[in-house]
Amino acid sequence: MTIYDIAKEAGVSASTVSRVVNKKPGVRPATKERIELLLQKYNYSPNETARGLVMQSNRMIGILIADIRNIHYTDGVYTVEREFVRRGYCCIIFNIGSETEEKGEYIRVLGQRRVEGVVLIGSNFQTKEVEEAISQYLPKTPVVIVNGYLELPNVYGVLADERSGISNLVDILFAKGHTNLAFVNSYYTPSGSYKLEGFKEGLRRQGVEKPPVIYDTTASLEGAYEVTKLLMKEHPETDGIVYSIDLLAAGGGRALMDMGYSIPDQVAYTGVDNSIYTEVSTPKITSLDNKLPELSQMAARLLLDALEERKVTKKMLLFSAVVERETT
Amino acid sequence: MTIYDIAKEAGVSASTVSRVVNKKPGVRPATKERIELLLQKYNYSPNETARGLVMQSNRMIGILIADIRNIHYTDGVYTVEREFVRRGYCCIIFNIGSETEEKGEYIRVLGQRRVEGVVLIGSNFQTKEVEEAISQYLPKTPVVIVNGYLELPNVYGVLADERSGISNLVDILFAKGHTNLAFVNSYYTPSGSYKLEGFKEGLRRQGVEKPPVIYDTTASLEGAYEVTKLLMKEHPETDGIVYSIDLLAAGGGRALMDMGYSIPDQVAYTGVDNSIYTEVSTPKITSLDNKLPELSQMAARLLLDALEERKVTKKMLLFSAVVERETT
DNA sequence: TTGTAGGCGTTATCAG
DNA sequence: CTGATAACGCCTACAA
Repeated sequence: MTIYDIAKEAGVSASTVSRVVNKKPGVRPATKERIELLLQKYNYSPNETARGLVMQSNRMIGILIADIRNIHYTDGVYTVEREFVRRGYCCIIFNIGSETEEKGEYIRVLGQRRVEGVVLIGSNFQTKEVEEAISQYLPKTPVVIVNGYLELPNVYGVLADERSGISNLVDILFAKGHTNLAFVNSYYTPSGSYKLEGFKEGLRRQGVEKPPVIYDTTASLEGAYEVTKLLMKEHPETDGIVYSIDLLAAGGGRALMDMGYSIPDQVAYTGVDNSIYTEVSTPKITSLDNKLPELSQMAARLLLDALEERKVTKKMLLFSAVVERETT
Repeated sequence: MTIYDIAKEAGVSASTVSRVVNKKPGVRPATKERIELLLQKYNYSPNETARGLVMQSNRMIGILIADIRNIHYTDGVYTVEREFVRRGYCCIIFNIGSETEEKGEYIRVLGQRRVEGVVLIGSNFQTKEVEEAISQYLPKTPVVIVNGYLELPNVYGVLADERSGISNLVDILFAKGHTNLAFVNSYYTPSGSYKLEGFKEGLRRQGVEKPPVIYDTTASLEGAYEVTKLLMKEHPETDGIVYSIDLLAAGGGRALMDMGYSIPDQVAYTGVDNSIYTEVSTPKITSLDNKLPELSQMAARLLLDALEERKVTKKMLLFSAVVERETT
C-alpha cells in the first residue's frame, strides 16, 4: 500500500496524501477526512526506507558492544537504547566479541547503513584499528565512546576514573589492616590496564616497595576460582585481593571460602562494577561503582546534543565511588 | 559519494559502476579495474537505504524484548542477534518494558521500518494486543515468539515445557523428603502461570490435598528476600520452596540463611532459568534449565527458514531439564 | 561490453 | 488548496 494507491482511490494526487500523512497544513478538511479514512482502512504506514532516502536521514543509530551478556555492558546498552527510542530513533546493536579483529568491519556496515550516530560501549574500542575505521567509514558521523576516547574530530568520550577508584580501594584495604594485596585482572582491555595502574599507584602511596602480586585470568567464575586457589598457594601471605570485575570477585570469593578463609578477617576482597553480582554473592561484595549506567546516559546525551547540533563536550570524566559491603 | 560521482570520474555510466560494485559479470577488465581504484580512493560504500528501496528488501529484522537487563532474556537476544548477523542481516532491538501497553506501538514501528522478520522474546508477547498489532502492521512478515505462540498464519512459536519441568522439581523435592512446599512467583506472565500450574500439578501427583502455599513478589532480590521472610513466618512448616526464577531463589536463599535455616536439610529451594545466578549464589542453586539459549537458537533458525522460504515448523516444544546443585 | 530509461516510495518545490 | 515534477541513490531490463 503506497501513497499512490491511496491517492488514486481518493481521487487526489500523491502529494495531497503525503500532506495529510505528515499532518501538513493546507488541505481542505473534506479532502483530508476522505484521505484519513482510506489511510485507516488500509492500515497505511509510510515506508521509512523511501522516506529515509529522500530526507537523507533514517533516524537510526548504531551501538557496538563486545558482548551484551557481559553484565558489565548490558546496562549500558539498555540505557542508550531507551534514551534514543524516546527521541524517535531506533538502534542497530551488534555484539562484536571481545577479541575480534572485526571491529572495523562492523563500523563499515554501520557506515553503509548510514546511521546518524554511533555509540561504542567499552574501553576496548580505544584502538588504532577503530580509529582508522571511523575515519574511513564514518568520517562525519558523531561517535561517542563509553569508557574510552579517540583523538578524532567526530569522536566524543565519557570516561570513569577507574584508576584512582582502584587506588581508593587499596587505601580502604590498608585502613582495615590488609596490607599484603594481590590484583586479579581479566583479559586485556585499556580499562584493565588503567585498573592495574591504579592498583600499583595505591600500593606506592601506601609505601609498599616490593613488586606487586598480579594474576590474570579469563572473565569467568571458573577462571577466578582457579586463579585464586593458585594465588593463595603461591602467596599464602595474601590478605586482600582486588579483582578487576565483580564476576571475578564472586568466583574468587567462592574459592577463598572453600579454602576455609574467614572473610573479611583473614582475607578481604573487592570487585568493580557494583553490579548485581555483589548482592547475589555471599558475602556481599565491596565494589567500585564505576558509574556505567550514568556513563551510558551521558553518552546518549552527548550524542543527542551532537545530532541536534548543540554544543558538545568532547571528553568528560565521571568519578567512581567505593560501595562497601561485607567483604572488606 | 554516489555511483554517479564515481561514474563521472571514471568516464562511464552509473550502471557500469553498479555492476562492478555488485561484482556482476560483463565488464571489461580494464574498465573494472579503473572503477575499482576509484571506489577505493573514495571509500565508496553503497547506500543501503537506496538499495533497500529498489530491492524491496533491507535485510533488517526486529527483536522485541521486555528488558534486556533481565538475565532471563539477555542470552536470547544475544543468540538471535549473532545468528542473523552471520547471515548478513542486522537487528533493531527494542526494550519495551514488561508491563507496558505499548507493545502494539513497537510492532507498528517495526512494520513501518519494513523489517523482514521479527523475533519476540518472552511469553508476555502471547497477548490479544500483540495478536492484533501483528495482523494489522505485520500481516505478512514472519514472526517467531520465543516461549510463546499466537494463532496467526505468519506466527511461529518455540516453547519450553516449563509446566512439566516445574512438576519434576516438585518430585525431586519430595524424593528428598521435602513435602511442605511453597511456590514464589514474580509478576504475571503466561510463563509464570504455566509454572504455577506445574507446581500444582506436581503436588497433585504427590497426593497433596491441602491448598498450595503461593506467594507473589516483584522480580528482585529484595522482593524475594522480604516475601521469603513473610512466607516462613506465616508457614513455618515449609521445608521446600520453588521460586519461579533464579533471581528470586538467590534473594530468598539469602533470607533463609539469615533466618538460620540450614540448606538444604531444613529448607530446600530451587530456581528456574539455570542462569549464572545459580553459580554466583551460595549455596549453588538447583535450577530448571528451560533451554532459553536453545529456544532462541531455534527461533532464529525458524525465522531464517521462513525468510528463505523453506518449509517451517509452526510450533515446537523443547524439553526442560533439572540441574541439581547444592540447594536440594 | 556499455549506456539509457524506468522505477522503488517518499518529500519538496513551484506552478496553477 | 492541489497537482506536476524533480529529486534521493541504486538496480535492472532492454537497447545499442
